[in-house]
Amino acid sequence: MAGMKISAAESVVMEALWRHSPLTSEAIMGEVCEPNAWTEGTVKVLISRLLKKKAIGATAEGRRYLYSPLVSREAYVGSESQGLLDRLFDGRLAPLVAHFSDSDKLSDQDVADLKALIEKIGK
Amino acid sequence: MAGMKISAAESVVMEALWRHSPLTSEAIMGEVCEPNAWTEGTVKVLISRLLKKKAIGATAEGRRYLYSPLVSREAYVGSESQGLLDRLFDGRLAPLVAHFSDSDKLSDQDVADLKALIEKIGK
DNA sequence: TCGACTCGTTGACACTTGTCATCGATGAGA
DNA sequence: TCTCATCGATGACAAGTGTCAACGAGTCGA
Repeated sequence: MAGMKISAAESVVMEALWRHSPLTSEAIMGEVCEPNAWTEGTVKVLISRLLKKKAIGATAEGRRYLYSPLVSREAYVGSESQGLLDRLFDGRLAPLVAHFSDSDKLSDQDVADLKALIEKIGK
Repeated sequence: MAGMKISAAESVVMEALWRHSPLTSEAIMGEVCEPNAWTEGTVKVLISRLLKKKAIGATAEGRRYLYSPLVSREAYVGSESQGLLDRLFDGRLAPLVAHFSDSDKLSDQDVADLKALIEKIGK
């Protein structure tokens, strides 16, 4: 039960709730329908699937519900990132960074950010 | 058609071919069956789905086939990594590294590797 | 009170994925 | 040549996903 996976479409709803919560379903739809060309029906199903997965919770407010994340973005981002690292880079971070540098995907800003970050970590 | 996705199970077969190719289906099975508790039938289907997706190619060798990757590991790793970065870190690398450092997932070795790497990039 | 609207629940459907067994052709040994 | 083993192709099935419409219960204005 620990491995309840949040799918791609579901994660769009999660992002809306991580940005701001709690939200009504109406508010969620306001944030995700247009950008994704989804109808209300689609979002309703995503919400109920997330409820079933215990990724979000609901509290009654009048005759509707207010939804909030039960899974933190930190936890989600952490497991996704760790998963990628484990699958593709032997669990280590440096090879991932090397990959981006090798393929010229790093802007000067990125390099500066990384440099500052490493300095801070190395302390 | 450019977005033909390689699934998790399929990527296990790809990894075998990236390690060494070309390989017969027998050799592929030798590499992936036991570690994943897969039967031959499972691997056969993974191979034919990868063929249909044009992720691998086959050349006849006698009455069997020799399979080779048509998609490079570099390209695969690149799109997977970029996808994660875009979805979760606004496309930037530093926040990802910061995430790992914030959650104490970096070993001394990792930090040293990163330091050396950044130094080299910064030139 | 009655009808209209709203919101969540359900059913539905096509497609992908993971998993495995069976079929049919073909080549090799007896 | 006849039979058997082998290999790839195909069929199958449950679960998950993306997508949407229809239903049913409750509520609010008239």
